[in-house]
Amino acid sequence: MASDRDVTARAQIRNCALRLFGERGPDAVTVRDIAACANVSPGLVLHHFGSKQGLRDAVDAHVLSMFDAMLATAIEDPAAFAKGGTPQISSFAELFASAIPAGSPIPAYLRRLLLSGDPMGKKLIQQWFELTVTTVDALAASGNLQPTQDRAALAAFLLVNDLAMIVLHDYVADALGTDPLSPEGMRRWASTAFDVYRHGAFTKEES
Amino acid sequence: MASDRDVTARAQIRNCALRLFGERGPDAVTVRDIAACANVSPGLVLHHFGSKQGLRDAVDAHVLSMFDAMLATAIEDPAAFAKGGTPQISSFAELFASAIPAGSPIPAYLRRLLLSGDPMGKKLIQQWFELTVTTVDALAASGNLQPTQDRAALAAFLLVNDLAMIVLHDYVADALGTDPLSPEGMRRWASTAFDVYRHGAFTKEES
DNA sequence: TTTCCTACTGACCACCTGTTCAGTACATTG
DNA sequence: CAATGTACTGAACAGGTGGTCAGTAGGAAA
Repeated sequence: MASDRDVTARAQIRNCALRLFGERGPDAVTVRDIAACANVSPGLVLHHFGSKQGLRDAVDAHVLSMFDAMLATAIEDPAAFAKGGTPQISSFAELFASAIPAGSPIPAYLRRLLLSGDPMGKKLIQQWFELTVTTVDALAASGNLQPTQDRAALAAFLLVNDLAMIVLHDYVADALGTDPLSPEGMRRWASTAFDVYRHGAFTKEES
Repeated sequence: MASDRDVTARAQIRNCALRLFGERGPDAVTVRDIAACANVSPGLVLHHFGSKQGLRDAVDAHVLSMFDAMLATAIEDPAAFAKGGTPQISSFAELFASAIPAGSPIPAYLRRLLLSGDPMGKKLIQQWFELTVTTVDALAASGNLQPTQDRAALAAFLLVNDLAMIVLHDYVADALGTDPLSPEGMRRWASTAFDVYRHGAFTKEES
């Protein structure tokens, strides 16, 4: 209904809003900014979306549907998700990186969404958390998990670590000199993470 | 010069601004909001800080000095930082939790700072990253580190994981039902993290 | 053609914003 | 005492904001 190839003015307004909201935050973007970006009059923005809030809601819904589509792949085959060996997708971050094309405004928008404390962000994370718990339980059932008393905390730990890489993406890129969402950067990051998740990072020391 | 016990109108304005900026973001807070919170007239805010931007700068400087003081403890004894055994401080997050009192506006402010892409946040993270690299190197020198080719990536991974808990604090609290910055919550979180960092999370599976 | 509907424009309005400024209260200094 | 300076107020102002609205253009239906 509203694909990326949608070139109607309405879709262009929504895409511009998505990008600008992600870059500067919704409060710092005016209706006139969005209209200028989409080469339409400010009035048309309100005509199509009723209000600025209506536009925000529409952008939210659009992003949400993208994430739903992204997760649908993982959910339909939960066993392959986060499994060992040489998996295509071994973490949430990798799933994210594989689903979002380079230069996409989605990561920046997600960053703002989580920052703003928007209820939609809460729902999103809750959904992802449940998926992670399911995955951890599956790993435990197949004997591929280290003995752990607190699976919920482990799931939260794993999920939050992946989300952090996305949310703090720019800082990671600065520190490492590699974009961790690019194929090479993701290989480096996933390799490090997987090393830690399999063997740990520290050795035992005499107590 | 500007301690927490400072009850001058100037300090109250700064403290109110710190809290409100952290809660809603600087753009969503008006000078009148801050003045009302501090029980002063809007004019006084500008009288003391010149402009809203001047107030933002003052708040930034105040927060920065707090972090400097926090890190001074860790830097003066880097060996104790992130060391094994039964340490008081075994992670950046724990250092953070121990230095920031409950109900402090600092975590929320840090969250905004990091996610807003402010240059000050970049400088802060760079500083913390260097400290983490130093710590990782120290661990490697003392033989307490698993063999790793990519120490920079490991340092970034560890730092980002700790920051994630702070930045995504509210979501973690929701998922776990425990505030991960409270003493009990931190114990739970640190226990999970330390388990993973010592033994890993997943077991090897046949290739 | 006439009618209608939808996309679209641009001028306009009420409101809120950061900021200015003349003026007050009051303690300190000469 | 007068004078000086500082903390402080509240009314005002200019600019920008989201939102409204009368009106235009143009295609489809009658």
